[in-house]
Amino acid sequence: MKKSVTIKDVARETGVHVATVSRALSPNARALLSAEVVAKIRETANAMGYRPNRIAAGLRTRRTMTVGVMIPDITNTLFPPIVRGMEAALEPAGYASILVNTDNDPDREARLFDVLLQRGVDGIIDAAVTHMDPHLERISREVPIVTANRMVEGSGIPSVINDDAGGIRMMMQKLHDAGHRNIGHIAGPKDLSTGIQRREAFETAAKGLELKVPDTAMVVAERYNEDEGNRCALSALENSPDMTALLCANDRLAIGAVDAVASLGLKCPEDISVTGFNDIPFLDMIPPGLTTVQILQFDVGRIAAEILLKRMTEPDARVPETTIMPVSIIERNSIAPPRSGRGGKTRTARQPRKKTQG
Amino acid sequence: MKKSVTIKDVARETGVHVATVSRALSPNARALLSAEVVAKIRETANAMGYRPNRIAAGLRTRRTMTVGVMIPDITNTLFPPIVRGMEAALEPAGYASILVNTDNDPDREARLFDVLLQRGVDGIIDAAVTHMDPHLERISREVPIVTANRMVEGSGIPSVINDDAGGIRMMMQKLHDAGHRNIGHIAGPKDLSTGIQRREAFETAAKGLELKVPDTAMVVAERYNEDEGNRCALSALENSPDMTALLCANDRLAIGAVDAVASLGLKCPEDISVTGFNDIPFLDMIPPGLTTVQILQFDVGRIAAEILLKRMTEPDARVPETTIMPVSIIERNSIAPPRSGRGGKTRTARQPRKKTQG
DNA sequence: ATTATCTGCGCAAACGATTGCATGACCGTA
DNA sequence: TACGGTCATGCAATCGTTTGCGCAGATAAT
Repeated sequence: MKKSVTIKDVARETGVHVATVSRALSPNARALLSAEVVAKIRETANAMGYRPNRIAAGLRTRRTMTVGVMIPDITNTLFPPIVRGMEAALEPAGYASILVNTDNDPDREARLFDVLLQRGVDGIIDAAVTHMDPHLERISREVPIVTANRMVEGSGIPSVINDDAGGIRMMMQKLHDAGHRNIGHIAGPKDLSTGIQRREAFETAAKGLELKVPDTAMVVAERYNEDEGNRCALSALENSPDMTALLCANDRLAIGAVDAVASLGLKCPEDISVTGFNDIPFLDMIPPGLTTVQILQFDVGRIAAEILLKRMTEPDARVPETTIMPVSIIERNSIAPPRSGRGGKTRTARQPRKKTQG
Repeated sequence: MKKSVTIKDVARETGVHVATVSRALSPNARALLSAEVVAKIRETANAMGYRPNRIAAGLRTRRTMTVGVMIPDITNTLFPPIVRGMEAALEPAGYASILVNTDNDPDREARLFDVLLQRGVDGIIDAAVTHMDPHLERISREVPIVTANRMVEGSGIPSVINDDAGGIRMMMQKLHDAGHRNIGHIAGPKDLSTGIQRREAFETAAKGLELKVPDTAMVVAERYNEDEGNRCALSALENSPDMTALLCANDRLAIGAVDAVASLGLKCPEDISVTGFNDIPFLDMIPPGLTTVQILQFDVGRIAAEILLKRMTEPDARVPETTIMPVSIIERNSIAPPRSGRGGKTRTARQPRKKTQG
C-alpha cells in the first residue's frame, strides 16, 4: 500500500552512507561508530518511523529470525499449551513462528516442510513427527530441527519428550494398589513414539506386577481421539469380561472409553476404572474426573524451543539428544477398587471364563 | 547448513539465462517461452531439487505469501478452530501464516504488529482487536487487515463477526419461554466488541420482553475467563436474590458461574439457569451441559481469510465491511423453569424484596 | 526485396539490507 | 617532516528473484 521508509531514506536524511546507518542500527556493529553519529541516526530513524526489513536482511544474512512449528492439529487441545511454551522462549529471542498443521498426513507434512523451507525458517520444531519419519533426516541436514512431545528413534535428532514409561509405570502401580489385577490397555497409534513407548511400558509394568494381559484386553487405536477410544474400549470390554480397569494411552482415548463403559450399562469407576494421559485442559471438569498422568505441556514446548535456539545460534554446540520431562499422577475419580465380578452386567455378556483375579 | 540450489544453478545446468529459468518456473510468464525449453528447465529443476527462495522473490515482488494472524491466546479453546478455518482458506492459496498471541496486552500487540510487518506479511487477520484499537487504522494503511470474531466500530476495516445480537435475543426468549422473569447478565469486557454488543443486545431484549433488570443483576467481567465468571456470578447472586437465571456473555464466564452457583449451595439448573455463548470444544462434556449460543468458529476464520485473500490479490476490489455469521441455540441441560423462590437457600440470604415476577 | 510484426530469449537493474575492504583524517612518535 | 597506526566512515559486492527493455532471427505484409 504505502512504500515504507528504508535504510536509504534514513541515510539521506542524516547525510551518511547506508552502511553507516546499518551499523548504527545493529547492536553488534554499533561499537564501530562514534557515539554522536549513532545517536543521531537512531533518533532520526525513529522519527521517520523506520522499520527494518527482515526480508532484505534475511536474504543477505540467511537468517530470517523465524522458525517453523509443525503440529498435527491445533484444535487438539494438547498442543496449544505446547505452542505457547515455544513462543515463550522464541519471542524474547526475537523469533516469530510460522505454524502449520499436518493432520498426521505424510504428504501434507512433506508439502509443509517445503512451505517452511521456502520461507527460509532458521529452524523447525516438529511436534507432529511419526515414529519412522521419512523426511526428517533429509530436512535436518538443511536446517536445525528438534522434535517435541514425540521423537524418532535412532535419528540423532534432538527431542524433548515426556517420561512416558515412568507415567505408565506409576499409573499401573496405582491401579494395582487399588486392587486391580485384570487391567486392559488402549494403546496409541503404532506409528507414534508415544503410542509405542506407552504400550511397551504397559507391558513391562504388567510383567513386573506379574499380571497376565490377554490379547483381547489390549487394543491399539488408529488415532488419538474419542471415537477410537470408544471403539477400542468396547472391543476390550466385550472380549475381556474379567477386566476391571482400562489404562488408556491418552486422555481423549480415555474419554471415549468412559463413554463406552456407560453405553454398556456399566459405571466408571464403580465397575470399570479408566485412566488417561496428558491431563489436557478442561479434563478436570469432565465427569467422572479422569485420573491421569500430567505432563508439563508448556515446558515441553519451552525447552524444545530453547534447544532449538541453541542449535541455531551455535551450530556446533552440543545439545542433549533426548531430554525427558518429568510427569506426575493427578488423582481424580476414575479409579475405584474392582468389583468382585461383573459377569452379568454387560449387555453382551457371555458365559463366564476362568478368572485370573488374585 | 547446506547451500541450496538456486535459479542460477539451474540456469547453468540447462545452458540458459536465469531470467529464462525464472519465467519457466512462473505460471504466468511460462507462456512467453517455447514449450521445449520450459519442459527441459522444469525437469532439471526438479532433478536438482531446486526449491524457490521466497525470501528473495519477496524482496523483489514485495509479496511474501505469508500472512499474520493475531489472536489473544491460542490456549483459549475458542481460537484453535478459528485458526484452522483461516488455514483452510489460506493454505490452498499458497499462503503460510505467522501466528502471534497478544494476551490482550496493547503494548504486546503493538510490538507484534511490528514483528509481522518486519517480516513483510502480505496481510493480517486480527482476532485480538479491542473495541477502540489505537494501532489498527495506522497499520491498515500499510497492509490489508480484516478482523475476525471481533470488530472495531466505525473503522471501515472489514470484519467477520457473529450475530451476537441475534444469539442473545434468542437466548433471552428461551429463558423467557421457560418462565424466567428475573434474568441477570454477566457481561464481557467492556473494551471488546463482543462484550459491548452482547450487553446491548441483552438490554434491548430485556426491554422488549418488558423485564426489569436491576443494576446488581448485571455485572461486567474484566476478562473472559472462569474466575471472572465466578466472581461476577457470586456478586449477582448475592445482591439479587430474586434472580432465577444468568445469561453469560461467553462459555467460560458461564462455567465460572455454575461453579459460583454450586458454591452457594444452589443447583444449576434447578435453582439457577445459566447460559453461555460460543459453544467451545468440550463444552458438551462439562456438567450440567450448558445451553449456549453456537457460533461457526471454523467458518468465521475461513471467511475472514477469504476476504483477506480478496483484498490482497485485488487491492481495490470491494469487500463487505462487516459480514455477520449466523448463530444457533444449542439446548442442553442448564435451563429449567424457575423455582417459585430461593430466598432461604442462599448462604447470604437477605430479607426478601418485592418480586417482579409475573 | 524491404519493412513491419512476432517470438523467444538474454541483459541488467532493481528489491533493502549486510559486510569485507578501502580510504582519509588524525594522532603520536621518531 | 615523514611514518606507522587507529578510528570512523564510505564503497561496492552480494544474497536470489523478478521484470522492463532490447535484440536477433523468423515470419508476414507490402
